[in-house]
Amino acid sequence: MCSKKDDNIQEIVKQKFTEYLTAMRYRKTPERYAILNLIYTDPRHFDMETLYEAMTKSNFRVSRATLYNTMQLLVDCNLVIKHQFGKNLSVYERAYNNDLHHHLICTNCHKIQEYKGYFLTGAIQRERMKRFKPTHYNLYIYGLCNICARELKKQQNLNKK
Amino acid sequence: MCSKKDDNIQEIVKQKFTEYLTAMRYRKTPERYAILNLIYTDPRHFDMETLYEAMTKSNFRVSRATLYNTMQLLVDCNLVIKHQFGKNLSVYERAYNNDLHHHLICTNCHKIQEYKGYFLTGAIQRERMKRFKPTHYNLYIYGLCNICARELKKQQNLNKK
DNA sequence: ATGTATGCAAACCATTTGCAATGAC
DNA sequence: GTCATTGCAAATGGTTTGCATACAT
Repeated sequence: MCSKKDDNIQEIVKQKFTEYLTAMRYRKTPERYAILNLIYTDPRHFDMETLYEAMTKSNFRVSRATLYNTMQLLVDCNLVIKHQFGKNLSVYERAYNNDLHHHLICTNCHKIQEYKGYFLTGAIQRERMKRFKPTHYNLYIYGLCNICARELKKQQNLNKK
Repeated sequence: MCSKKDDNIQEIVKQKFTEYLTAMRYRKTPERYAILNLIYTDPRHFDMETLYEAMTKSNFRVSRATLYNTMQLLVDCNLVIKHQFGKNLSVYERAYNNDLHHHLICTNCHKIQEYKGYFLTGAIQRERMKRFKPTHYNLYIYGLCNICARELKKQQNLNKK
């Protein structure tokens, strides 16, 4: 499942993490690298529970406390993006070498789709802000997915009768 | 503090809320209108605790359960936007007639600034998605505010020595 | 050796839920 | 009168914290 290119990414992010830990004088523990490694093996969005179970199944079990601690570090050094799409549940995804995409969130069924709008991406990246050094951004577009839009239209028609 | 224009907005959102409640066959309780009214009196971002205290101080005390219930309705009918900037605390703001703005979030001190990028706003609104009917969107730009950027640069220079 | 990081379990706290009482329809 | 909505208090559940132990430096 891991191509040569993916292996390279594993190495690159490991190195970036090392640089960060060194710069901040944090310790380079095997737990931290094991977590980073697992995250960059699976490309999907994930939440804490999923990650915790995946770590447990792998040969490297870590406590929830360590997971939260490490995720904070990874977010701080821009290797992981943390989303909160409502529901008080954090959803994470890789930040490095992740194809740029936005998120379409259905306000009715709460399903999340990824959306690649290259024109939009360019526009955002070209934007220059005073007094702020942007590193990354999240664009959440709320609305109705085609299924819910159809469903609600049907309902409204019934109400009119 | 409320200009004539603001009074108009109060009326308009009240009417929009009424339409929604009617369409959904929900009841038009005084609690719900009192909450909407307070939200459209104060233009700032706010969280539940702030709103709860503000309601308590006003002549209309409501329970937390009712607040949460009503906020959900207001979000559903696009009169209120719910943000989650991390920290497991929802932050709300008016949606109707609110000047379009994005949010700059400092990943170091977590301070939030508003940012108006008209070019960007236009680009997002012109975007057309297949199989999705967008109603509104949030653009969160993460990075370093000028204060933190300076601070961290100073720190890095010290580490190099 | 020193003190940071881990694991565990308890604490925290925003939000949700269950249920009796209220009041919109 | 009926049943959705409210208020209250207890429950929920993701996240954080305190502390003893382990281990990176």
